[in-house]
Amino acid sequence: MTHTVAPQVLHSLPLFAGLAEQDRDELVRGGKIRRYESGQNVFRYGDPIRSFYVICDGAVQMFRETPNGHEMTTEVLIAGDAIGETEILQLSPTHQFNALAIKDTALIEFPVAWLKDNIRRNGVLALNILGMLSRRAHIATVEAEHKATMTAAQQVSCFLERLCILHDFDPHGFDLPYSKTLIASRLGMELETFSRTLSKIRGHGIVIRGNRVSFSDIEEMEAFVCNNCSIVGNCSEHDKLRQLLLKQKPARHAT
Amino acid sequence: MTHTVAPQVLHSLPLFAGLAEQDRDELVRGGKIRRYESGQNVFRYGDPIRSFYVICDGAVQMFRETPNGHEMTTEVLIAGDAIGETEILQLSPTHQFNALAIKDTALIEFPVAWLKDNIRRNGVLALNILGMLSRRAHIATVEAEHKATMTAAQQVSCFLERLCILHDFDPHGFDLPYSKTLIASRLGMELETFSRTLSKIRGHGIVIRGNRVSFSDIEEMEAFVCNNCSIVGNCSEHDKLRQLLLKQKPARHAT
DNA sequence: CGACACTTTGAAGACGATCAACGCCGGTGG
DNA sequence: CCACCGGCGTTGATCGTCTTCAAAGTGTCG
Repeated sequence: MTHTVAPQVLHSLPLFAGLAEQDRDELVRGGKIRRYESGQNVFRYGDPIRSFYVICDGAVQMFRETPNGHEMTTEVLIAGDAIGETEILQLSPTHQFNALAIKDTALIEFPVAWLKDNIRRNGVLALNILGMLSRRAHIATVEAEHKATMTAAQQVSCFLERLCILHDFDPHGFDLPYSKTLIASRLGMELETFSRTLSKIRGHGIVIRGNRVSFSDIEEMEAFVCNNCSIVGNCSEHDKLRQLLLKQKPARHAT
Repeated sequence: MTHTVAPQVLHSLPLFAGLAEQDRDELVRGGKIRRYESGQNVFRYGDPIRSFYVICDGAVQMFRETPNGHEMTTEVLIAGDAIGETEILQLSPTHQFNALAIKDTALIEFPVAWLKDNIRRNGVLALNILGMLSRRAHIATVEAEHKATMTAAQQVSCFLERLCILHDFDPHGFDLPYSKTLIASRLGMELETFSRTLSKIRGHGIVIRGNRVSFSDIEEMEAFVCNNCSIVGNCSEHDKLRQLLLKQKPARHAT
């Protein structure tokens, strides 16, 4: 296992978008590459907040545990995502989440104080972080709303759609990138509910067998998911999905 | 109705915290004071995004409507809060929410492009916005979690607690600042559920009659609310509430 | 007084959580 | 090579909670 990460990976991080080459390189020099094996903790609930991280490769589960032993996943982060954006500028001196690598993962780590300094100095960096944060806030809001207005089946469909787009999978057929247990936890529902739901959405343009997902009828799916989603035209997910469907070669329906 | 806002109000806005006096004054000069009567829209879903606002006085409801006529309130903003932080840095050229003044309200309005310029130039301003945004993201995450793990009664209790602290009310007794209909919508539950819930939490240290709320037994309440909240020690709300209870004169129990 | 908005209460139904049992698979050890 | 185990997922039955529909109560303001 090497301790380097390909430069082009670093250079394409959203955090550094639009930065002059030399600024970017200087920032990169301020960070340290860290590697975690699947199952290792990046940090735990209650640990002091020292660093800000960006994922170069892999996936990290952010979660909390309730006193009654329940585990709630707030986020599954992948390459390009930042860890701790929401924490570094808050009062709390300790982490409010557990961060657990669920695949072999490479991060780049920056000291919090160093980062704040650079935000103050570098307006482009500030706007990049602002953009990432505002995107996260927006998503969180929409999901809270979905949880209040949608049935489990609609939430699952909506999630699968976004999953497909986010990971740039082929909508004709892709494998779930995480365990169903994790996805259920991410969606704030019980594994049993999730499992049952998968059969229910079959009649709405989504086919799931084992870990294999494929979207068979976007019209149907859209009608089903969006019928009480408030973000009317905006559910841009559907448009993107449509584009993906067209882009991919018609796929030789691997029956 | 005057079109000015007291300078000390402007100067104490979180947005301008920590800024040099002259920087702050220059920023204030870049904004325009706007006044809205209760019931007026600041903007509507689908309107083009042109401005960023900070509330100087009053209250603004942010909400969306689902195709089936359901109204979902994502936020009720008060003095010091910003409107549109989550939108100005996103791709969408149009507002994703309705913003409605629910009291007579004064805002200060800044053009988006102007604001971005200033963020780029002024590191302290950038950090202020970053802080506000990260706070919002954090709250959104926690609330999503609450919606998944708490009963309606716990959510209502938790909400009333935060309401009291946020508005700096006397925990021994205060009036709800908005209609129950609005609060229910804000909590993502039906008015009927909310109404019924109010009687249920009576046995847990919270007394409600009409619009009057008072916290009678913090220990009991804390035990009830937090028993499956994952933010174990952190529910700093309880500590703050305790402090408020001590600070206020023992209150002549206005029976 | 009457109109209207807001809230409460009741009864029925839908949905998800919970508890329990079972099937499936990969790994370990005899 | 087979037996056993543990992690993971499915399925079934039951229960509690929230929503929904319906009706009645409360308050304010003309």
